[in-house]
Amino acid sequence: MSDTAPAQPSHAPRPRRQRADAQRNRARLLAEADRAFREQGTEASLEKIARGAGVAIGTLYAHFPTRRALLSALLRDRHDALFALGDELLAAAPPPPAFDQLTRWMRAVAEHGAGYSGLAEELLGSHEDKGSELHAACARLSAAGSALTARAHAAGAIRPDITPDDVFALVSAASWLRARTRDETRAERLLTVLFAGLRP
Amino acid sequence: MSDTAPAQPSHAPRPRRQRADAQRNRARLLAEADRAFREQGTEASLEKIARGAGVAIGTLYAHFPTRRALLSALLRDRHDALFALGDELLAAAPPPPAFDQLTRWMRAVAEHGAGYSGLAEELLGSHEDKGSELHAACARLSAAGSALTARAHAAGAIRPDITPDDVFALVSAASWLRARTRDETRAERLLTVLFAGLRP
DNA sequence: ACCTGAACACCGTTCAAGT
DNA sequence: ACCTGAACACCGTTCAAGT
Repeated sequence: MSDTAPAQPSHAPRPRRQRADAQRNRARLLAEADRAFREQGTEASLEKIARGAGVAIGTLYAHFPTRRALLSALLRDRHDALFALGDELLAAAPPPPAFDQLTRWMRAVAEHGAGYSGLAEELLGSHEDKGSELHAACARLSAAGSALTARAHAAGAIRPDITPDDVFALVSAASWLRARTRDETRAERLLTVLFAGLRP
Repeated sequence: MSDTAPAQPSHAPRPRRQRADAQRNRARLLAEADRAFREQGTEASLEKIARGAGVAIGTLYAHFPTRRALLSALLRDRHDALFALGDELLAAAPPPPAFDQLTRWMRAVAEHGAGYSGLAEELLGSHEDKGSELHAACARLSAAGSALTARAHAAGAIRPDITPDDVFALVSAASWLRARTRDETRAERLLTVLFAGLRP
């Protein structure tokens, strides 16, 4: 996972000043939610998260009106890192082979989507649902994927019938599978197989 | 989906005689569960299923002590059909090309696993968990897949590093994706891509 | 400006009482 | 032999009352 500084975070920036206690509560909620989501997936109990963060359930809802809003806040930095990686890949000169570029991108997004069980589902769903808090992030991930897919097509590196949405769907499936494969060697092999099928 | 008669159902047969009302309740519960699982996935509310079947919640639990037991009963016939397909493919003479045979099997299992959202997860999990009510079925599906994988290896039709567990995992991922792809043409293309990656 | 926690609706699961 | 539904524990979500 790249730790390059996000090129241009480009989200609506969050309100600048909060009371100190509010800021602390928010941070605690995020930390506890990350723990819970990693251990139990994105459907983890919100009440337990609030309890674990030492606040009342109403405080959780005050900060994050929906489960997706909480998830979205949690993913913000990681999405920024992915956007930066996308920019980097697209700007690279001389460009590496188009197939490698595309699969490097797909691999990075797949690893991201495997971070919490349930996340792959959320990303694939939010990609199609314009109303989702995660839609903007998915659209931007998808845009980078589209550009890399177009390059791969131009180089004749992938099957001509593959669409950018296919690529997004495959990455989601890869995320789902990656999240459920404990053996790292096997996970690696499975991703390779998944992506190899894109070849003409 | 093949409608060949199951070769040898081989499950422990369910108790022969039930009171007429019990038999009717069981059938109603299964029908209602199928409806609910198809519409809301395998996590659908059991209380609603009982209500929809016109029985009290205790009756549902009396017939099916766990959610998995209910799911397992629901899948029994479809699993028998798949076992029969496996036997058929393995017995075919002259055998069709090993790769086609394997992917025909994978496709059939993937379609099956896409029947309910949440089922792919259940199958992959039960494959590893010997205590699951679904383990026996998964093991038998996996055995057929193993035999077809071995044939494909013997013919040099797939990458040498692929294991039977890899095949099961890929089928699960295919199921997951298939269940979330409404466009049939696209679903077809995605399965083709997923399976094409097995080639050497 | 933010936090608390009671209140409501809903569900999973068990089990004593019925027929 | 089977069914019922109350009982308990738990969770999501809202909102009036507090500081």
